[in-house]
Amino acid sequence: MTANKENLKAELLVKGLRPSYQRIRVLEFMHINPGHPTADEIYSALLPEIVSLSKATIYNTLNAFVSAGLLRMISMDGTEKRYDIITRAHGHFKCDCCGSIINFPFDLDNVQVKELSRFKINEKNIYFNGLCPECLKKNKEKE
Amino acid sequence: MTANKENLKAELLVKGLRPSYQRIRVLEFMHINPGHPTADEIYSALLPEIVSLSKATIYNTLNAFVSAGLLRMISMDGTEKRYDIITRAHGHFKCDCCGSIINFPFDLDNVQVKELSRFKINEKNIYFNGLCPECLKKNKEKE
DNA sequence: TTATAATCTTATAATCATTCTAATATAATC
DNA sequence: GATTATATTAGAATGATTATAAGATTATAA
Repeated sequence: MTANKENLKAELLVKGLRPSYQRIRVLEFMHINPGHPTADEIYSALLPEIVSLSKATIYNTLNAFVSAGLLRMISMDGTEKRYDIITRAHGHFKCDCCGSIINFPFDLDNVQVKELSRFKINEKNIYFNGLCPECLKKNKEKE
Repeated sequence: MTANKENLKAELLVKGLRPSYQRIRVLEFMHINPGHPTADEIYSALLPEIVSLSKATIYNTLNAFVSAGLLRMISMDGTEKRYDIITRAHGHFKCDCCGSIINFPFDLDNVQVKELSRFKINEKNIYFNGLCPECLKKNKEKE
């Protein structure tokens, strides 16, 4: 476990971020948690263990992590920001019914758009939405 | 012009929307305006000509249009919703510097993801961000 | 038409995610 | 260890969007 904390600390230092306890715990949470949590969800999950935790810290931390390239912010429906550890290339699917967000493999790195040749592309996102298999099934059962 | 208004009216009726004066004007604005306006920008543009206009009407109208499939909502940075007339397949690029949103041709209709074969896909979006040629130029001049 | 029901618009209040502010605490540097 | 820079915290402020309820408009049908 100590080794893991040391890895997290190193991960922060490499990006020029001070390895505060709060930042280490947020980064750890993002590594462990497979979902795409909101700031509030991260706050609620960590508050029982870090009683002094402030929501402003979560927002500050997430913004710092996105700027540093540790996380990606995704905003699919415009009502809330969600965060995602940057790993291998993937897109995001959001179910219109249950709201769950699911990764799918998609290699945007090799997507080139000739009309944007004079642009500097920093990030690429691909978002789908519709109905997940579970909700599709439920809807059919109702009919 | 009358013919155009009739077309707009027909466009609404086809989608099962009552062709109120406000809705016709919003739809007209979206057809004429090549950008990706926010609700507030549409409101400000129409207010001088429709003095009784309420911002709630703009929100109601935009939500109704999105539900009906007349518009697409795009949310790239999670701070605001922007709207786009649904036409031919294209992606969106947002400049991190000046904030402008630019369409680029990209045919998502033919993109199939085998991992999502059991999902029902309603909509597909592709978002890039980075620096547009103008901002790239300005940044280089500063150095 | 005219009555009736359904829907839309409007103004205002309410909500909720996020950011700002200023004081305090922690970490890095000398 | 003292100093400086940066983080955390609590609470207030912001700002986009939604909810509410009353009044206006549109559709339906006698």
